[in-house]
Amino acid sequence: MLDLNDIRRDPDRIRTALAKREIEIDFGELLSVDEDYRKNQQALEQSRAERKGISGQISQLRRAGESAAQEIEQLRSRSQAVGERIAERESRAGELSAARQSLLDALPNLPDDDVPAGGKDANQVLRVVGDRPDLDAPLDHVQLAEGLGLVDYKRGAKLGGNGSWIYTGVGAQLEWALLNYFVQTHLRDGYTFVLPPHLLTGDSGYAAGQFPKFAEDVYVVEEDEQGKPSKFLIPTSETALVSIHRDEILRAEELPRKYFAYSPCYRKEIGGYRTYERGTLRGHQFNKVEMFQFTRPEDSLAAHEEMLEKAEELMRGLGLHYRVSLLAAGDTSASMTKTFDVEAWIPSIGQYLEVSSVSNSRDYQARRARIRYRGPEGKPALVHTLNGSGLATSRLLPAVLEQNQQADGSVLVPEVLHAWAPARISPVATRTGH
RNA sequence: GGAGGAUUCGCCUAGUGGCCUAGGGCGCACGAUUGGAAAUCGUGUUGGGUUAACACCCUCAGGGGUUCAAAUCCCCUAUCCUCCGCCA
Repeated sequence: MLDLNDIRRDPDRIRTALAKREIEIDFGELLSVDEDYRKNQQALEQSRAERKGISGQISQLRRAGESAAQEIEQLRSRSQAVGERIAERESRAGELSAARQSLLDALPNLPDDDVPAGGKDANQVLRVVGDRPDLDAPLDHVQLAEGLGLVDYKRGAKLGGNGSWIYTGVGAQLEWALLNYFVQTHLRDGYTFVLPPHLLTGDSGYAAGQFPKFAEDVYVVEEDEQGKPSKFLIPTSETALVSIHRDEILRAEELPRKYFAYSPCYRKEIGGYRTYERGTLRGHQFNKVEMFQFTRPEDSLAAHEEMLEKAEELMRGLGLHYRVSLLAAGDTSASMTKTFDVEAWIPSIGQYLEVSSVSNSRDYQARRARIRYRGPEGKPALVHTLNGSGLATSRLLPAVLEQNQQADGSVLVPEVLHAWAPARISPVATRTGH
């Protein structure tokens, strides 16, 4: 949520910033609703003060004794009339504040100054790291995973339908090894390990920015009487992590708070599949380790760089060829001011695919979730929140398999995973001989 | 799923319709005292909103109701605790 005061003070500045996302916003309605709300609020508060005064007088007269009975009766009916006016203004206040809130909820975050304007096409590649593996006739990850007996796509679809798969044997080991590697690295860096609930409440969805705008992207398993989501399946650990400190005032000394979480991520992906996104590149459920920080406002830019570097370190540790992009404003998710994508090279499709997205929300999520800290003057001030995948494994496994495949059909497993997986995986048919 | 109980400031608690403008303790901050500290004493200490300001309004888990007036009475919901049932 944006700061309403900023919009009141300088709507043109906000409008210009949002234009970079290629959306045109007119604040006319918002500002006029806001003005009505405040006028009504003043009248309402005045009436409340009046009633309070009358009630106080009644209280005093009652103590004085029976003699004042008639006077009390007069005051009582006066107060009753005021009460009716209060009720009217309260219901008006409710309507106006709901209208104002829903206009405010629809506004995305302001892109940072250094974020390029425009849509996906305006994304900037910042750097390309490592060498493209030199492969003669590369197999794609589906052929590799099936040939090596790592993933069972057919039976996966039988169990969970389209967009589901089963990791089997060494495949499951490898997937878990990636997770272990990430966990180990984040623990080393002093991040706190979190395993969140997979069923989240509507409040958590609102705080992270899922609701009300992106409700159709997630699996809602329970709705309240108004048909609003009350329980939904975690679409990313970020949604859970934001809400850890929802409605809290943190002490300045305990910032930054650094967390990481593992959870499966459940997504409807209603956009549908692109034909090249076969195998485990896109599904309704995938594994991800997510990094998250709550920082003081002045520290969030440095924290953003730190988390990007951590994501890249994981990629380098795996020996993968990847690139880093700065997303254009239109491609940056609504809650974020700036996002870096780390994209792994997938040889079979000749493209780089996102395996990590590292974003700074600044105070946008914190304002929705009312996450504050004791600022310099001891007054509560909003924290900044940042999140970044570290990393999404289900999409990484294809990169690992394809980039490390050998001429004999085997795959060399990166050394950092050897504690939990074999160093080389050979095709099922030939494995019996060794 | 059933039956009871609970939810008041960072923590513990007082409070059964109007001197509650919510009291006390702990903790915390500042000050006094001290060579310095402990102890002691004093002062302050929930958030939020409207307003140029003075000031006012809201906030006792959340929502609704009764009343001139609600932390207090009634209803609904959430969460936690205890017991019963079921269960990995």
